[in-house]
Amino acid sequence: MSAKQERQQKILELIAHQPIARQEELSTALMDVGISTTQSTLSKDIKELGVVKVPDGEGGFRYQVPGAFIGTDRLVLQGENLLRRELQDFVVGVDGVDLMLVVKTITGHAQGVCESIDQMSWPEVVGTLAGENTIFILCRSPEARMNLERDIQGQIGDTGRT
Amino acid sequence: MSAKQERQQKILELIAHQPIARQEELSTALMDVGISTTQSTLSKDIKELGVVKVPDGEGGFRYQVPGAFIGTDRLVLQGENLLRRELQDFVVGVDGVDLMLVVKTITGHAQGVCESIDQMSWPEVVGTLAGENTIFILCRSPEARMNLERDIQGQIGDTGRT
DNA sequence: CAAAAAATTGAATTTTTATTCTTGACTTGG
DNA sequence: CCAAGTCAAGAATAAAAATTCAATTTTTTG
Repeated sequence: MSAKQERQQKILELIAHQPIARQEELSTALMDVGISTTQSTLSKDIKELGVVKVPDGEGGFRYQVPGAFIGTDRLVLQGENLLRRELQDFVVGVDGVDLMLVVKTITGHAQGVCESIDQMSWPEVVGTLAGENTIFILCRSPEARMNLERDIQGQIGDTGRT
Repeated sequence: MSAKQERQQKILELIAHQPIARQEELSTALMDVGISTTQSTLSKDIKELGVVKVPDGEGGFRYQVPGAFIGTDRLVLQGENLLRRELQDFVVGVDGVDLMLVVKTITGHAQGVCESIDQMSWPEVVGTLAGENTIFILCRSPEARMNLERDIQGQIGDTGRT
């Protein structure tokens, strides 16, 4: 993995887990992880990744993970990007035991999110079933379930303790 | 409607229908519609509206209609903002005759979008029914249907001719 | 009504972000 | 192995956006 890729990967992780308002802040945060770079490089990364700066609840701003590709003349989400957006916007929580992963969404969206999960054809997944606001995912193994759970948890933002 | 509200309303319309990359451009576009204002005011409006500047397909940027409110520590969409996002992201087309409005979504999302439409409790709407990718909306009158159709059309971006 | 409080606005300014331009590293094909 | 080409990166700079502050308008309330 190239230095650039690693850095961009880390950028996505960082902004997903903590509010970062300026590129300089991001630079500092990266420094803490042992990645040293400049604002100009970050500006390019941010553009490339599609990361956006959104107005934050009180007063400030924060960078947010991307969610969209621009098509010909209107925004169309698909594949991973669609799923990421759905996870971010509609998923309320994840939990699971043994082979079963349970994803809770806001009402009416379980079907939609589930559809996207199906589309991904993840090897860990044996099958899925969605109601109105709950998705059951049967995984291939407890380990698979844990991995998936962790991944999804990461996408939907911090729920519990740091 | 206050001057501010009118202006902000127009801002949303403008950025929904044409690519606008800078606040100055927006200022110019507003001028064409008879609204005169400054960059500093636009900066405030943009922040207030939650409008974001996203990397555009080739090279540039463009402002995009908002979609989110920031809750305590994670993004939660609700009400109008949720619906707007859904219309933008999931709705593929709108059509209708007489009292019936038909909204097509990407697969699996009709239920979700429909739910949000119901939540709005629009006076024009008598009732709704959603399948996997289609929503039927029974309107109170042909005029009501046309209004609704136009509004939704506006939200999902240009489909046909200019 | 009038006075006080709150909100809105623009000019000027500061802060932040994007871009340009250059350098060096790495690839590739001859 | 060398030249030509591509890519990544930073320094400096240009451009854009956010904020501060003072002035004005609007709203509230006594």
